[in-house]
Order: sequence, then structure tokens, then C-alpha cells
Amino acid sequence: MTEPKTPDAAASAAPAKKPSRAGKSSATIYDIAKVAGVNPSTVSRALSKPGRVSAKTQKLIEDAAAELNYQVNPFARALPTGRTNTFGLIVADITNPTFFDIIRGAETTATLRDYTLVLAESAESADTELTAARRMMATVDGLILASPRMDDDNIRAIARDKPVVVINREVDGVPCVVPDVNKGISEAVRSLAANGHHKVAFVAGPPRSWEGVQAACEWSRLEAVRLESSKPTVDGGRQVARDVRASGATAVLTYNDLLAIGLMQELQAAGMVVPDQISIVGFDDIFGADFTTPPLTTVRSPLGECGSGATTLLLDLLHGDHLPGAGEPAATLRVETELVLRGSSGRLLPGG
Amino acid sequence: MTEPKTPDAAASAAPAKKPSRAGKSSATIYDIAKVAGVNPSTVSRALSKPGRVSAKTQKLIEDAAAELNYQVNPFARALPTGRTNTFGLIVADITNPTFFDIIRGAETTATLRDYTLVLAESAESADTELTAARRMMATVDGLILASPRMDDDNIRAIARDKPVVVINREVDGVPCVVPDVNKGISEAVRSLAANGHHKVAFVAGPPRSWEGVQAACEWSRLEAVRLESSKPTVDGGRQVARDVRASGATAVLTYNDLLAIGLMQELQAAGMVVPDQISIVGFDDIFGADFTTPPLTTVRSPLGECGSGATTLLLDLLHGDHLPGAGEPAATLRVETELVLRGSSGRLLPGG
DNA sequence: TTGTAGGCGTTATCAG
DNA sequence: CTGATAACGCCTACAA
Repeated sequence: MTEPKTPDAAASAAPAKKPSRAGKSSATIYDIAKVAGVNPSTVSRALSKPGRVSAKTQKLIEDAAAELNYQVNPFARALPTGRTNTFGLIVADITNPTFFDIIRGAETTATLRDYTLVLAESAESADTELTAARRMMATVDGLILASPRMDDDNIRAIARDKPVVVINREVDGVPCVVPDVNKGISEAVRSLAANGHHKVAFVAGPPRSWEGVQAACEWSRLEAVRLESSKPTVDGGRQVARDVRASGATAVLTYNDLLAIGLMQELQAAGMVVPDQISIVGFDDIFGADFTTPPLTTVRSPLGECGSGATTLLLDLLHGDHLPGAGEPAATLRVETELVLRGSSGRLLPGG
Repeated sequence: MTEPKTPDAAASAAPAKKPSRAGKSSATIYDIAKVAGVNPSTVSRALSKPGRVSAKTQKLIEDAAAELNYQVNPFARALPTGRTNTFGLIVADITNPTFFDIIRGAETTATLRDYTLVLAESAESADTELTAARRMMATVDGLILASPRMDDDNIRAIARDKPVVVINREVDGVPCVVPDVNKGISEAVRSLAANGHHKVAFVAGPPRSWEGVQAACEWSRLEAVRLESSKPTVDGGRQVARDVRASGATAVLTYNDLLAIGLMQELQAAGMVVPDQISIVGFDDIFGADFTTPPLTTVRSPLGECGSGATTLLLDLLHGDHLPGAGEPAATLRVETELVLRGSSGRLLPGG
């Protein structure tokens, strides 16, 4: 839509510089050395290790740097050191809201620690993912893989070259950040039991904590049945609606919120009333989970924490010069989940 | 997907390689020059310019490169050329679904053209945005600003140093990609008029095409009133519900889908029936716009196209396909919008 | 504490 | 067409 035109439109003028030359871009340590009357190497020291230079010289240099509006050239720095101050984040699907918070958490934490985030998407393909990972290897100090699709061996192979942190999956020998589903699931199951349900269905996407559901149901004396969905998407949820009805369950737990939403839509379209006739509980608490009517009850998974946690882990690995690979067991960080009770679950009505 | 001759096979024979500090060091053009029996500079030529070397030598070099699993070092390359093959994308809010598709469109197009995307978020703050932009300037060949918050002058200043493309806002002198709202809006208004509405409210966020709405309403003989929302969010939508009711309008157009969703929630909570008593039309068709009940009618804005279009524009600028001459007005690319008719708009019921 | 010199991997400029 | 050789901007022993 039309933005208000600024009055000084005519003043705009100068077009972007031709990319052919690096040009007069920014000052170098040589320029600032000249201004400060010292040697370039001294400037280098002053600007990286704030201890190896006299206070007087330090100030001199810092002033000159400020004067010239100096900024390090990350590429020049990367060449001798190999450190790029950059890390890569590869997600399976950028438009899947599950990853939004992960991305944000990672980006925020990275920026805070003066790192740059480069993002790539695997489009749910293991091949694409591997390609992206290989591409990145050259330019990043470390890699975060969110819900990776490639197999464990490939991940470990990559982790042998550069520090890697995996989100949302456990890979032996590689540090991982995974939500601990048990707390949230048992809360969900308890809530359902308290509302008079006797049989719950669990719609699984890729394998996930069926055991947890079973255990929780057993504890609460509920019958549990397991259903499969082809895809962890809204569409997948719609498709599984038949199976859900056939199962005779009065409550459903799904692998993720997208499934739950699709399922709810389909069930409602078929005339069922949620939660009077059937309760639905999702997983993740993605953005938009409360757009539905009724809003979705879901097991919240702190995705943002996963993102920032993974980044912190990675940065610590980098900073601690902790070489990956042999020996030590890779730490896996567990973040807690919890039930978010909204309208899509509740007491079964007598007629149901 | 079997990798042809992985270096691991050979490497596993002698795994005792000294772990150089930067991790695994890949082959350089010197290595491949040695293998191919030519000069490093010839290798460089062969690998960048396809024409400047004899076919025989070319093949020799390419074979050696494949053998050694060579990959250019982007940092070494960036030093003499200034080209980083990277561009930055700054968005106002990563968790705002408006940007998801933009990000994906940009990422996809960039990867296709062998560019790397680095992402930053401004958290809706002009200052943060400016900081992020400055940071990026050092490392990218160009910048995409999606719904920037900083003022035009700052944007133009940045655009003076590196190619910049702006999405979702028009800045004089800078190439922009903006949705052309008129088609979608007039479709929406016509649809409302056809359904018997007489008075529509427009909830504006940041200034956006009130004129378009006015014109379309005039055309369809509808009364139009303009309302303001403090924030373009779900919450903002809730807060504006009062004003909407007070306005006496029977249909509402909102600046974006988030507003529409919040508004609908609040209206429904107050007992109003959508669309029987009031029609709601959003803008953008974000992910999740169809999660609501009824699903949201909205003016679809091809966000993905905006992202890829902006990227293409930027890449073309970079490649000098079209260097903006001093006098030339910066091109602004308009992408069409269209009405997506869903359940939240429709005929007013007699009792309404 | 500070200066000197060499190198990181590529590209670009000259000669040959 | 190809081979030397000098940048590119910064870091880091090694001296002074």
C-alpha cells in the first residue's frame, strides 16, 4: 500500500555503487595505525585483545577507530584464523511454524554473542539438507540442525568436522536439545482422565514418545491406541480423522499442532462437537494454535528455548575449544514441556 | 543417494591426521595445481572463468579438483574481490507469519543462484534494525529490508553503499517490491457490496492504502470509515473491536490478518456472529488464516513472490544486469493481490 | 610494550 | 594460453 511520500524525495540521488570494486568501503587497521601513529599490528592487538597494549595507546587507537568509523573485515579476519563468527541453522521447513521460534531464539542469542546466523532450508529432503550442510561447512564455525531429516551417520560425519548441535532429535555422539515430552504428556493425560475419558488415541507422525503416552495412560488407567499419520501437517490431520473416529477414542493426542488443527477441522466438518464429543490435544503450541475455535489445548514445547539453548551450546563448544568427536558423551539438553489447557479438550458430554 | 568415492574411504586408512586448529582443512588451488601439474593461477582461471583456459587443461584441473574434493574458500575469495556471495535479509519480526513466506522465497531464490542468506531481526525497533543493517554491510553483497521500520533517509543512506531492495514499503530512490493492493481490495469491497453491506470500516495499522479503500467504496457506493489500531497484532485487533462496534459498520477490512483474527475473536466473545452480523476481511492470507472459525476471508498478498522477487531484483542489481543510472528512477515491482473468499465474510442476516 | 615479517587462499596484472 | 607476482586486510610468532 502507498506509503506517505517523503518531502525530500528529490534529494535521494546517488545509486548503489558498482559492485565491481571493493572500493573505498571502510577504513583498515592501516588507516587507523596512520592516524594513531602506531604500527598496524598494534592496532590489531588493541582491537582484539584488550590487554596487550598500554592504556594510552589503547585509547589513542580506539579514538582513531571511532573517528574513521572502523569495522573489522570479517573475511580478512577469517582467513588467517579460520574463525568466521558465523553459524548455520538448517531447518526442515521454513514455513512450518514449529521452526519460527527456533529461528528467532537462535538468531537472538547469536546476535547477542556477536555471531551471525545463516539460514538454510532442507525442504524436508535429506539430500537437500546434506547439500546445504556441506555448503555451509565452508563458511560457518558451527551448525545447528533443527529436526534434521538426514540419517545419524551423516550427522555424525558432519559433526566430526565442525561443532554441531541437533534440535528435536537425539543422535548418539552429538549434542542435542530435545523437549522432554513426559511432563507435558502426563499432564495432558491426567487432565483427560479427570474429565472422564477412558480411551485416548495418539496420532504419531515420525516416531515420538508413544512410550510416554502409553506410560501416562497406564498410570491413569486409560486405554491407549496408536494411529499413524502420513504427514505431520494440517492435511495429514484431516486424513487421519477417519481412523480417529473408527478407533472409538473420546480423546486424541497428536504429534504436533498442525495435525491437531487439521483433525479438528475435519471432525467439525463432519458434525462433531469439540470438546463435547471429542477432546483434542496438540503438541508444540505453535503460533496460531489459539486461532481455532475452540482454541487448541496443547502440550507446549518451548521452541524458542530450544533455539537459544542450541545456540548457547554451540557457542560454548566453540568458545571452549571443545573439539568434537571422540571420548566424551555429548551432552543432551532437555527442555520441559507443559500442558496449555484451552478449549479443545474437556469433559465428555453425556450424549457423546 | 550413494556418495561416489568419499574421501573417508581413503582417510580412514590414515586417521591419525594432525587435527589442525581450524578443524579440517580442505584442498586449495595449490594442491590441485600440484596434482594437475599447472600453476595455481591457471587453476583459479579454470575454476572461475570458463573460457580463458585450454580445454585440455580445463579437464585436467576439473578432474583434480573433483579428486581432491575441492571447495573454494569464500573468505579467501572475498578478500581480493569484495564479493561475498551473500546477502542479508532483515525482517521486523521473525515470528510474524507475514514474513515466513518472504523468508522462504528469498532463501529459495538465493540458494538457487548460489547465494547465501543471512537473516536478522529488528524486533520492530528502528534502532535495532539500523544496527543490524550496519553489521551486515560488512559481510553481504546486498540487503533486503522487509517492512523496514527505519526512516527513508537511513534506508537511502544504506542503499548508497550497497544495493538494497525494500519489501512492503516504497522508498524513493530505492528499488521496492510492494503488493498492489488495489485489485484485491476492490474485489473485497465489491464482494461486500454484493452481499448487501452499506458501511465498511477499515482498520489501519501503519498507514496503508486508505485511499484504495475509499476509492473502492465510492465506486461501490459504500460508506467507508477509518479506524486506527495501535499495533498490527492479534492484540491490536482485540482492542479495536470496541471502535468497530461503535462505528456501526457491518463489514470490516483490516490492515493485516493478525488484526482480523484478534478482532474476530473479540467480537465472537461478545456474542456476535460472523459473518451473519458482521463480515471480516483480513489482509495477507498468512499461514493460519484458515485456522479460525469461520475461516478468514482475506486479500491474499503473494508474500513468497515478494521474497523471491526482491531477491531476483537484488541479484540482478549485483550482476550489473541493470545498474541504476544516476537519474533513473529505481524500479518498483508490484505484485498483485486477490481476494480469497472464505467464511468470515458474507451476506448480512436480516436480524443483524 | 611495540615493531617486523610472513602467511592465510584467491584473484588480478603483467609478462612470456 | 600460461606462469610469476603482487595485492586483499588481518593475525601472530618473533624480535627489538
